[in-house]
Amino acid sequence: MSSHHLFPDEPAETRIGILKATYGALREHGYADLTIERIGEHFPKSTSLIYHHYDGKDELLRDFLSYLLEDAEADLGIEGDLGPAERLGVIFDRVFSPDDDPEAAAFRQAMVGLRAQATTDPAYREHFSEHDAFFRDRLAAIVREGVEDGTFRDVDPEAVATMLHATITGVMTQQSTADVDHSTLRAEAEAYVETRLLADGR
Amino acid sequence: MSSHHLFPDEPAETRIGILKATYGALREHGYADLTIERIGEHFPKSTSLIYHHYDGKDELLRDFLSYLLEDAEADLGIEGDLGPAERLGVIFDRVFSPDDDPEAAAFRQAMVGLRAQATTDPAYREHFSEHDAFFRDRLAAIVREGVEDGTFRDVDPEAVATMLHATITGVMTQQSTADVDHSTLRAEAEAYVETRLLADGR
DNA sequence: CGGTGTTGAATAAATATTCAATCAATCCAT
DNA sequence: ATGGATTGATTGAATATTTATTCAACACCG
Repeated sequence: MSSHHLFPDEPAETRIGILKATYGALREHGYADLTIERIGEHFPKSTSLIYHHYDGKDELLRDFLSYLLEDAEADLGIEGDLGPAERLGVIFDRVFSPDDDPEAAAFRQAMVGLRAQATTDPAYREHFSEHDAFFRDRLAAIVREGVEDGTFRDVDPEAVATMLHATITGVMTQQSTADVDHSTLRAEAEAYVETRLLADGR
Repeated sequence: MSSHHLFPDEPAETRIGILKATYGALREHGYADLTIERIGEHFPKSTSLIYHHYDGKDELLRDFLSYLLEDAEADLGIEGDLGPAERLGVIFDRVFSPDDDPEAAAFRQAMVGLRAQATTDPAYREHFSEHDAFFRDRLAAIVREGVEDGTFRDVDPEAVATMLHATITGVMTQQSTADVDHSTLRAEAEAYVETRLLADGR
């Protein structure tokens, strides 16, 4: 029976609210100190309401991970119609964005915290393996395009993409866990592309 | 019970035992699910004994972090008297070591788990900032040597070292949190050194 | 009414920490 | 040397605290 939606407060709306609260609590306390109560503190309604929308903490966290990864993936592949090198540049700009962008900092922190879980939780590892493959494929497609149109050297797109992604992961990790000069990083990433990929540099 | 006339049972010995147990529990459960009881399960003596040697969980974990980072740093800078490129190769070999080396896997996992804490805990961030600086300086020294003796191009050693370190961090992270082909990574790291650093290509 | 969203208080379970008691080795006074 | 006091290590059980989860009751809207 199609029971119809009321407007009191869109059920989906509330679920999103809980996810946002999870994001906020994660940002403030980190994954290891993430508790339902702390999530509740970032949630305008009652803490116990969470259990009306989720079976428990585990399910909520699993949903949050999907939500975050989907969001991250949605932001990919919208670099416009630039050349391969420029498209990599756009991705770098987004990933190596300044520390003072709180949005980006929160995102990085969430990714780092959740990813660490993947060391012991097979479900998390599965999620991140998929996400990494997705990201890597995007990068590989760009590199392949560059190789095909002659902008790039004749490298193995998969290998370069794997490396690029590892580096991106490392930069994000460093940015959210240590004090590092990211402007240096951005410039070096550019230099990597120039020397390793661009054919005209030689 | 071969009780020689040693002191009760080497206090330092016991402390090391607790740290090793922490290592084991961390490997099995990850940082977020690390509890004193689980550490106790990896410790031959009573769980409550931990409180005789440490003020509490926090102090133990802080000590563990120092212990791990010191250990990591001790392993650095022993590449023998090779050329700069080869010394980087040795470091890569150690860092990108195969998944089937359980020692290395455990170490990476501990690092990833503890590092994630640095997103919210200032003391952890401080530790990792120091550690990263240490590692980066080693790398920079190698690169500088290469630049000075003409093996490498005239790059900025600090910038390259920062980038290298970010990449190393990323590779370690990926290896312990997702399924990735590490032989590809190792080869690409070598290619990076060749194209970005080695001068002989010109 | 009947169902869904919402709440605060209650309960259950996990976790950290303390403690009194025991043991074994060392020290010290005879 | 010998034995009793002293000290630190060790234990299991008890307690305190935190955290997850449940539940009965209420509000609202169809």
